[in-house]
Amino acid sequence: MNTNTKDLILESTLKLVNREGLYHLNMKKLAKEAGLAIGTAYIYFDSKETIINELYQKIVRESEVAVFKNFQSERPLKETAIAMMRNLVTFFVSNPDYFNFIEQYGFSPILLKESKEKWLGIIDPLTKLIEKGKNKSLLKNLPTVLLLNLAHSPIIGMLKAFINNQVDLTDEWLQDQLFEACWKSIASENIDPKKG
Amino acid sequence: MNTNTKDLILESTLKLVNREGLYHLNMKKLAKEAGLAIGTAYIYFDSKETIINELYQKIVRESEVAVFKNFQSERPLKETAIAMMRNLVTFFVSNPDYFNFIEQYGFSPILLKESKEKWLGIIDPLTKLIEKGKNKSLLKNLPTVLLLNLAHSPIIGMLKAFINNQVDLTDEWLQDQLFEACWKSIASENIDPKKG
Amino acid sequence: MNTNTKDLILESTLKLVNREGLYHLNMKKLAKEAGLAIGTAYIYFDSKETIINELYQKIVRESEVAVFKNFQSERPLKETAIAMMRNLVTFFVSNPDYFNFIEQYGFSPILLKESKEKWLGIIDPLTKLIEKGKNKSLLKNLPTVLLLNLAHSPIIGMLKAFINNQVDLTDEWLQDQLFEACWKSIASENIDPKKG
Amino acid sequence: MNTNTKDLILESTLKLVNREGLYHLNMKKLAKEAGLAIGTAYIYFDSKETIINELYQKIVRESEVAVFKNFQSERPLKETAIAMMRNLVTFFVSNPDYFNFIEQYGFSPILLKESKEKWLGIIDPLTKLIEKGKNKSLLKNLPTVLLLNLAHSPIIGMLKAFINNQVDLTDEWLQDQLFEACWKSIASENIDPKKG
DNA sequence: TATGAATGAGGATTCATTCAT
DNA sequence: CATGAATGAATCCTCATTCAT
Repeated sequence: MNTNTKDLILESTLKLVNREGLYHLNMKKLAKEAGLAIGTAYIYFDSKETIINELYQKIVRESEVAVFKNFQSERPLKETAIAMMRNLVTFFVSNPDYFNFIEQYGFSPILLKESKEKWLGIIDPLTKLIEKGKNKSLLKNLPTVLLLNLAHSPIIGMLKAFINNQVDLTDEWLQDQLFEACWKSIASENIDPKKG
Repeated sequence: MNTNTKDLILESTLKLVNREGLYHLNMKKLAKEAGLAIGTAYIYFDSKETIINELYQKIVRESEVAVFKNFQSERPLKETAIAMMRNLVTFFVSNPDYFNFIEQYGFSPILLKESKEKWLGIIDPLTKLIEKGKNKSLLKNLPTVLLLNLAHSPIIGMLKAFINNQVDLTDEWLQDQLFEACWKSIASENIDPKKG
Repeated sequence: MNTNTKDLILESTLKLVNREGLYHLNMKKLAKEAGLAIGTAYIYFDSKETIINELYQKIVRESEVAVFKNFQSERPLKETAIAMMRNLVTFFVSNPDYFNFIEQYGFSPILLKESKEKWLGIIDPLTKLIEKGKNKSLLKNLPTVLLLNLAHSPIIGMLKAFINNQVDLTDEWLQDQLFEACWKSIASENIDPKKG
Repeated sequence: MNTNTKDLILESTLKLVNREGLYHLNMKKLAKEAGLAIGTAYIYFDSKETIINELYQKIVRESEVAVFKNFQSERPLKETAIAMMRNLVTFFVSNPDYFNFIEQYGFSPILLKESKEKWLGIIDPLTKLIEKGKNKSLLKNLPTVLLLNLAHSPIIGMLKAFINNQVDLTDEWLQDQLFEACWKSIASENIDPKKG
């Protein structure tokens, strides 16, 4: 399955972080999980920190690709927004360990100052989309941070509930309700509901 | 300020976790911050873990008291809900270190299995409130988890943005917009907007 | 004998370096030699390197004091020079482990760039003394480095032979011959031999 | 330049030890410097230690050849002695990396007990020469070790100063002064200075 | 109660050496 | 012969906890 040792190490890290938590990750466990000697990890990575950071970057990269899949800016804003939401949920529902890792990484001691805000690569284009929507009066005239949170936080909250086995987010009807609710909470109210 | 040593230790813990992060908390720093010897902490607490857990419980207790302050179940649901939201925001905007601590605690190695979900004491009554509202058709007929997240997650998201200095959540107008939006996203649509 | 743990650690380091060599010094051995736990050394020193450096500085400080004991610049140069030589030899013959440590330290990886030349604190005033002697034509008109080496290197060489048990440098007659020879090799030849 | 891999490895070792120090020599660096794989070194040598020891022996062998070049025991002692000194200096001034290696080797963890005294191959014949000179009253009636050091140590000291860029020992006048001084410090004083 | 020196298990990292290709 | 990925013992250092004073 693994084409090379470097990927094997990253995959073992992901498994271990999901099973025992980032805090409990240590090189001995990692080596055992990967079926390697401790020293082997240091052939491919400079340090434990590097492993975690590379894994994070890999996950963020893949997440971004997934979220912006089939992105077409000329489509109606609602369609675009909901497509992105769906992409996000679909991706993390299929890869719950990615979601969990990102969450844990956000509170790991590695960052602290650099990227206090996770999801950066996703949040940034979203912010631009929202500002464009506000200019066209398609969205409520509220501060961008607020709109961003109204559209985004419930989805993150539902994903957390999903990885904690509190809800079945594979349910497409539930997803649709979620997306629709998120969209409605940011969409301008005088828009013709028939057109959306 | 402190009448007893136990509180002094808990307060010093809170300060340090906010300044340097839960990960970097150690007993030497804690003793120094409190102006005590390391051994003294062990007179009042069994372990470092106990300190953190007791602090967490203290914070949750205070948060709950604050959120349910002036709680009157006989008032209209919207009033009650928004009052709780306001209480929550007011409390954590005044005590950002409490919010930050709870966030960090959620990913600390202490839990992992026990209390995966933070905010427990607050979430539980909220869930009951929501279910009551659904029964009375005051709220949308959606799964409770979804309603909970729609009402709750944007507020948490905004509080995170606040402690990261990305938004001024002391602004009352902004708070009102936030609460109104959260309420609207869960409120039944056929309710007379004049009555709320 | 040891008034405090810090000195105990430094003394144990010295013993171990002399017995097994600086290269083979490790924290486990050091702790065992001192009768302490490994962690204890880190209460008093930041790192293994710090221990070695502090010991070096302590030794150099003591050596300098010993070499310049009873130093009186108004005495004839020969007397001064030979007194210093005697102080040096007396000190290191009584403290052969100090000599050995300094020798090893000079090739340890800790330096490399900083103080390639050991004995700095001793060499510097010596250089000045030599230059003064040259100005007064008491010494041969040769480059200072050469005079320095002629006066100094045989003594170092004899000390090395002594710590390798190749010669008994406690023998005062031998010391006198050494000092006289070193002095003669740098002293101006037209000086009245009766006056020295 | 290299006809065989074994020499290539020894030469690369020498370069690295001079550039970074014996302490920092490791097989990975050595392989890279030689343009070989790590494993290749183990085809030609049993261990890292073997490489260092073989290099040392090679250097000592070459040094001896150089020092005893044109050695003719029937010539006057002074001529012989100064010729050897000159050979020594000429050789190490042309091959400062050899000198540096020998110095570092003397404090490496490889020896410790075996060959505490470096320069063995050179020192031994020198000792015999000195004893012969003493018997013929050409040299001072002093212990051999002392004579050896008087004649030898300043030269070593000057070579050290040379590799530390503190003196230009390629200067032939300086060399002559050095040799003359070393000779004078061991030569019997009643020898007719005109004959040497 | 209060102290803080001492403990030592545990964790990250290095590197000489091996061996399958 | 040549390769270089893999190994794992050895090393430095940290830190929660204890205990004699």
